[in-house]
This record gives sequence, structure tokens and C-alpha cells, in this order.
Amino acid sequence: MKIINQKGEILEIKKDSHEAFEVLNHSTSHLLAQAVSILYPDAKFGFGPAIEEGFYYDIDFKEPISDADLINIEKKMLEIAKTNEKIIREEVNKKQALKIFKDNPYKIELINEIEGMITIFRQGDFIDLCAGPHLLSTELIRHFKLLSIAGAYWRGDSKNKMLTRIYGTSYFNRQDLDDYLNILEERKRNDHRLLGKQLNLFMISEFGPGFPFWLNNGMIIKNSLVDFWHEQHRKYDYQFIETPIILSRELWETSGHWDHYRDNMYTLKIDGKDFAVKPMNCPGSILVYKNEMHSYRDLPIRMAELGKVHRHEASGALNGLFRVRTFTQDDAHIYCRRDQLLSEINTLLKFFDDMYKVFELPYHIELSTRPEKDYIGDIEIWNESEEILKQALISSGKEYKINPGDGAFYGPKLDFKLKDSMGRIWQCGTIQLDMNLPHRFEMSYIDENGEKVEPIMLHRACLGSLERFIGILIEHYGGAFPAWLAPIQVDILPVNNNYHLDYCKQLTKKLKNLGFRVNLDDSNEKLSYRLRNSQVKKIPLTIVIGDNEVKENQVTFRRYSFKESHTVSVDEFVQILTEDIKNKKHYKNK
RNA sequence: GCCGACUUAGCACAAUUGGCAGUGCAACUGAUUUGUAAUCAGUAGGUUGUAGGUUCAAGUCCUAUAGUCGGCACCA
Repeated sequence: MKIINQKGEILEIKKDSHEAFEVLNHSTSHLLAQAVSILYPDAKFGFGPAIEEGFYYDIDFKEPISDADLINIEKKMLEIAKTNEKIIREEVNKKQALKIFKDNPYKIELINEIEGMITIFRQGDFIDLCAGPHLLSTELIRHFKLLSIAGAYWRGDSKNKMLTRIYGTSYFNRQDLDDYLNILEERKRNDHRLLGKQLNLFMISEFGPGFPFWLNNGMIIKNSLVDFWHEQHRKYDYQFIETPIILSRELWETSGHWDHYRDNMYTLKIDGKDFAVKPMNCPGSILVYKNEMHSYRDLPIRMAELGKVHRHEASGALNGLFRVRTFTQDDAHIYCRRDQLLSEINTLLKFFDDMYKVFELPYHIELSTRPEKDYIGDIEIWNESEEILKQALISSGKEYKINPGDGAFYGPKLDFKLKDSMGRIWQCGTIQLDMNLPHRFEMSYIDENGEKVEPIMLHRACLGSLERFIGILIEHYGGAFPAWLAPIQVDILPVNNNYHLDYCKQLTKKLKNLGFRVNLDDSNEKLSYRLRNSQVKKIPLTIVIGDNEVKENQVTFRRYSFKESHTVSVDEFVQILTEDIKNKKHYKNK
């Protein structure tokens, strides 16, 4: 297919490339604007770019529009598209441009920032200020859908006026569009807020917006995750600590949080003194470090804490378990010597890999380096640290990319971006080198010469927030948890309550005594009904007991989402279950 | 916080221009005793988010407020 690029050249590109998708979507956003300009002559246009999964256009409407209006706009778009309007690129000077867009303050603002010639695109009577690239005509634009309306600040600045943003998506054929719409449906079905309700995992009360309540089923998942977390940390020689939720103002002033983040901290007065609920665990960890003198021989010290933190997030930011006002960080702080840094980073990369593998979450790493201006610390240490992070990445053989200048002001960092089963990316893990706090808190260890030396401090979280991570897992697994996490691992169904119930009761007792989470369904319903229930509740293993099983001391079981059943002895079943839990196996019938 | 929408039984949703608040699932009772995704019948369940207003009459219209959702801004 042919496109006009930003230089005005006509190029041939592959229709199945992401570039082609972007050009199509960008041109569809112009088509949207054209339709809107006909239906709403007063509307003024802002930006209308292509984005990862489609496009949007920011529009200043005189009167607010509603979802129902999208249907009309869509109709108009299709009508225009079918005329196969030519998309024409032109260059004009600033004066001409200002004349063309004289009624649009947004475009005028942009024009005044451009040096030299200005590119415009014309289709029919509609003209837009735009660099391109675009399709040559509206001919290829047929399979699109307007998805939603939202508010968005002009130029992404909350001091500016809020415009109306229309989101949409556009594909080259009907099938691809339908596939994408199906993925959107699947994401909706697997929404952790919905599944959390259906499976009784957690709740959020209007009496505590952003403060989730964990229900029994959710606690089983959380505790299983926490057990695994402890196991991993023991393996990697971590100490475990717990630091207070409330600490005094002076501490937060020393750490710098009081000045930087006070608006997002919950503060309180106790006996006339200011305190704050902790938004981070680091200062607490540092106090523990400073509780005693340290020799260079003691390092590295790896201190882990599942710290419950509170942050006053804006009301509009709250979102299920993904964005909450209190959450548990799987936090750890590593204090080490300069010469230990590389091996510590290497070990962390291994540690993170171990964790993510268990959940079948592929990931890539991003290295964020020193900011241009606002940074503290020695430039030599920055360079050395960045070099060490890079070396560790290279030796790990992991895929990574560099975000130049995107580091924290106090040090470079590695971010771990996980991809879930529905193709979405989540940042969970982070490793941050800190050249700020050790200094502010006057931390030290005694080196081999008896001198006081400042330790290197690493902050790291692997899962990020347990709440958020469980939210991600709920959606990633679609609520069908592997047995090691599942609230109920085994559902036992007697075929006939008169003849098989006693055997089932004994079996239930036996499995429970072995530590398995078992449910006995003795309701007077048809087997097919109970079986359906078991599947709807997404229980990993369902056992059916009838005459044959009782006679032979066997069980017949099937795994979640699989149709076929297996008949084995009770002991064999226990073995299978034990193995599946130990291996953290996830049943998924593709 | 900002823009827009939404809030009806435990859950998912109905209720025409303002005119008797309903359906399905779940729960409970009874019958049924079931071999791999929904057996039948019955019972109960509500200050329609909250507070106020308009009206003979409000789930429906108006005002305020809380919460939720889609985004934006924010995210140490």
C-alpha cells in the first residue's frame, strides 16, 4: 500500500506492519475530525494522533456530546470514506496557515511554535494542520469503530482547558477489527474487579474508597503468595523486618518526603507532635541498619519487608486493586560495598527471573539513566553505576532497552515490564540505586582500615504492590488460579448422596488432613449442575465419586477447563495433587 | 483534582410520555437421588446510594452530596 510520508514522498509499505496500522489510524482520526466538522461546525480541534491500539482526537465542542452521538459520527465517517476522498498534502507559510486556522486557537498556538514551512493535509473541505504520514485517500478506511469519550487537558497540562477526547480504532479488514473488539470483550470479562466480586476475593466499601478489604478467598491467594515470597527470600539470604506504620515528622523531613510528597501523605498529630503514616518503607529500613555498627565484613545486608504503605491518591486515580490508597510493597533494601554491586545486581536479576517464571509472565527490562539536569551525587559514581547495571544486563542475556535521562534524581534504575496473557504490559519490578538517602541519614560501615564509609543502597521491589500484583494475576489467569494459589483446590462431587456421601466425607477429611483446600458438594442437585458450578467457580480439580470409585477405593478427577477425566487410586491422586502444587502448575486447555 | 457517564434485591439487569417496583441467577422450603456445564414447584428478599426540592403523584424531573466507571492530570 502507498502512503505520503512527512517529507511528502510517496512510499510503499507493508499493509501488515505496525507502521501501516499507525498511518491508517492517523488518517482515520482525520476522517473523524472531518465528520465532526460537518456535524458540529462550532467544534475546534486539538491533537488527533495514532496510538498503540488505535487513535484519538481531542475536540473542543460547544455543547458536550454523549456516547449516543458517536453512532451518528461513525455513520458520517463511513459516508465520507465511501466517496474515496483524496488526501492531499500541501505546504504553506506561517501567514497562510494562520489565515486558514484563524478560528482555531489551538492550531494557532501550534502554528506559532513552528519554524519555516507548515504542512497541512486536505480532504474535501476539511483541512488539518499535520505533519503526516497519511494514506493517499479514504479508500482504505472502512473497518473502524469509535470506542469511548473522555476528557483530556489541552497539551496534557492540567492548567489548561479540558477538551473532549474521542477514542477509536481502525483496521484494514473486518476480521482484524472483530478480533480486536473480542479482545476488548475478553479484557472486560477478566476484569479483576468483576472476578473479585464473583469469586469473593476482595471488596471495596464506600466507607473506604481506595482501601481494599481482603475476603477469605483473597486472603488464601495473598497468603500463598506471601509464603512463596518468604521462601524465595530465605533462599537468597534476606533478613526480614517489619517497621512501624506511623513515624514522626522529623524522620520524613530527613528523608525528604515531607517536603516533596506531603500532599499525598496522611499526617496526624499525636500529643501535639506531627506524625505521618508511611508512604514508603525505606526510612524505617535505614533506622534498622543504623541500629547497630556495621563492619565491611557484614555486607551485603539484604533487608526485606512486606511493608504496608498509605498514599493519598487523587480520587479520580483509584482503580480496583490497580491503584489504591493502601498497599503492601514487597520491598527490600540492600546495603553493600561498591565492589559488591555487580554481583548483587546479577543476583537480583536471577531472583526476579525466578519469581516471574512461576507466573508465566514474560518481561523485558528498561534501564533508566541519569537525568540531564536535576540529579544529585557524583557524576563518576553515576557513570560507574550505569555501567555496572549495563554489564549485569548483558551478562544476564536478558532483553532490555535504555531510557536515557529517565532515572530518578537520586540514581539510575532498572524497571521490569511484564506482559500478561491478554497482551498488556505492567511495570512491576524495579531496582533503584540510591545515592541520596545514605548521605541524608549519615549511614556508614567500618572498612578494613577502620575508616567510616558510606554504603551503597539499593531499593528493590519485585512484585511491586501485592494488591496490584494479585489484580494482575486475577486478569492474567482469568480467575482460574493454579492450585497452589486457588482458594479451593479440589471440589468433591458424590454421584448419589445416599450411597457415596460417606466415602466422600472420608476422602474430604483425608485430603484436608494432608493440608489441601477441599470442598464437598453434597447439595441435592444433578451431577451436571454441580459439575457446572465447580467449573464456574474455576476450581482446579473436580472429583466425581460413584459406585466404581467407592468399590475400588479410587477417585475420578478432571482438571479445570479440560473435558477428559482420569480414574486413579486415592494415593495416586494425592501424589498428583502434591506435584501440581509443588510445581505451581497452571491448568490451561488451549 | 478535572471532563463525561452511571448508582434499582446478595449479583446481573427491566420498569413507555412522571401513574400499583419486576425478571433471571443466588438464598431458603419441599419434591426429586441424579455418572461429567443449569430437575421441578413454592417462599422470602426493596426507604430505588444519601439529603433536600418540584408535583395530586418521583426509580423517572431539579439541586446538593457520596461512591463507581471511561479517560486526563498525578503515580516517590
